[in-house]
Amino acid sequence: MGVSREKAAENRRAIVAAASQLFRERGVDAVGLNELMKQAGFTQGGFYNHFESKAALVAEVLASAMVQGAADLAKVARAPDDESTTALRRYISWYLSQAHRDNIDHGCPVAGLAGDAPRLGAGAQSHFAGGLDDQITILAGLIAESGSFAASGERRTLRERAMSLHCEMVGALVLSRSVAQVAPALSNEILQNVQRDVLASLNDRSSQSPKLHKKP
Amino acid sequence: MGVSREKAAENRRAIVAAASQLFRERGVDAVGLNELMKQAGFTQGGFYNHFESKAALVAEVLASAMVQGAADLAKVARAPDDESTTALRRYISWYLSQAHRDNIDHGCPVAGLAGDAPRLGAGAQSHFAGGLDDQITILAGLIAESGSFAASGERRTLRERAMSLHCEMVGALVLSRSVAQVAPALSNEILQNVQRDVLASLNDRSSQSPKLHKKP
DNA sequence: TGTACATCAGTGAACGCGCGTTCACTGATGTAC
DNA sequence: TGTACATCAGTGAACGCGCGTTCACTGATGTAC
Repeated sequence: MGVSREKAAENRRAIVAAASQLFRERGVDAVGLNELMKQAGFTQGGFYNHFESKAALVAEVLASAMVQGAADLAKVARAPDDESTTALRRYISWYLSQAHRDNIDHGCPVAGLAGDAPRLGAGAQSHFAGGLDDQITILAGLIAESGSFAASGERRTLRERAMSLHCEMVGALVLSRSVAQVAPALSNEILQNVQRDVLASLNDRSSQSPKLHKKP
Repeated sequence: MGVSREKAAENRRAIVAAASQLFRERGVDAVGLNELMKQAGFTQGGFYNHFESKAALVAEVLASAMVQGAADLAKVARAPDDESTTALRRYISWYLSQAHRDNIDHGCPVAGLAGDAPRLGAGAQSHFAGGLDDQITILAGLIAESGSFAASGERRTLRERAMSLHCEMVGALVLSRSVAQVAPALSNEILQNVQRDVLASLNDRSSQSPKLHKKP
């Protein structure tokens, strides 16, 4: 059709964005290029003007999604703690919410793509692993800033605590999603119980203050 | 070929068993009936003598796998606690081991099929949800028997503790598997850190005894 | 600045392939007498 | 107990379909002069 280079680059980004959502919603294998290109607003033949193969797209989508996920988490970290809560608590509350569970296509890419990750190509899986490591590191930073880590009797390293916390949250979200359609009560119970349990275990400034969760 | 009814029933079980392993290894969608029947030792046409459709097989495999998973867990529970450890500790140590991570086709079906569960049909997903609930219940029993629950200051219900523990273990196993091929160090680190963290948090009889993990 | 041409993102039909499913056929099993 | 026939698990070819990928073609963009 004849399209400027700027517009072509924008179209390429649209394909990656569409794939990023569809892959999380329906699984990498289950999304065909025809459907993907239609979702992005194009016909299927144009795909190979932008990507060498579907595998190349998958690798790029994984890289893009993990960067986005880390950026979302870093944004929460940048917003400073206030009197009534901490960035860590805000992140946990969002992560283990029904809104996040039901919004998989824009949610945490680690949880949204973990099921597909073992079967991805080496390039794509490497991006996944790198993003997972980044998330753990950022989460460790949030724990440190929350004041939770200095608690007496704490023997674990920051990274060890961040890993455990991350596994518990990812597990809860994945399991909550795995039964959401046929057992919504169990799905909600998992989210709510684990959120309560995780928040109660923090032992941070908020939990030591009687003003917990109250705005002045 | 002409086959006795007994042999036919055995063959049907072989198909379910092959599917149960292949679905966990490679994902439900990625396993074709031709390959599946070949793995079970038959040609593809015979599939429809046993099952109405692939969806019907998937539902039966889910039912069978979840029953098997609950039975495996119940077997650990029946072996009585001894002086040096508890059934709960034994289960956690096995669950978060490299052997379990690398043996997905005979491992915990909740962890092995969680990634596919959101996209399964209603029948199959219902079996998954039922099995998940059963596992939580059995795990709550293990926690109760371990003596961990009576710890002072415990405010959570047994079920709430079992849910959190289950989510943390499933999350660790799923994430460990998701990076195993490209980042084995990170994969091992997740398993080992979370196992250490979970065991240390138990506060049960073993952790109160100096004889911890020593056989007489 | 204006004209001529090369570039290349986009189109839509076509390719081989493997999928889930159907079918006609085989022949030992199980039943009726 | 022996014979005749119905049953049905298994075979392997075939079906339509959607997949990833390729291709000839279009025409505005970008470049050369």
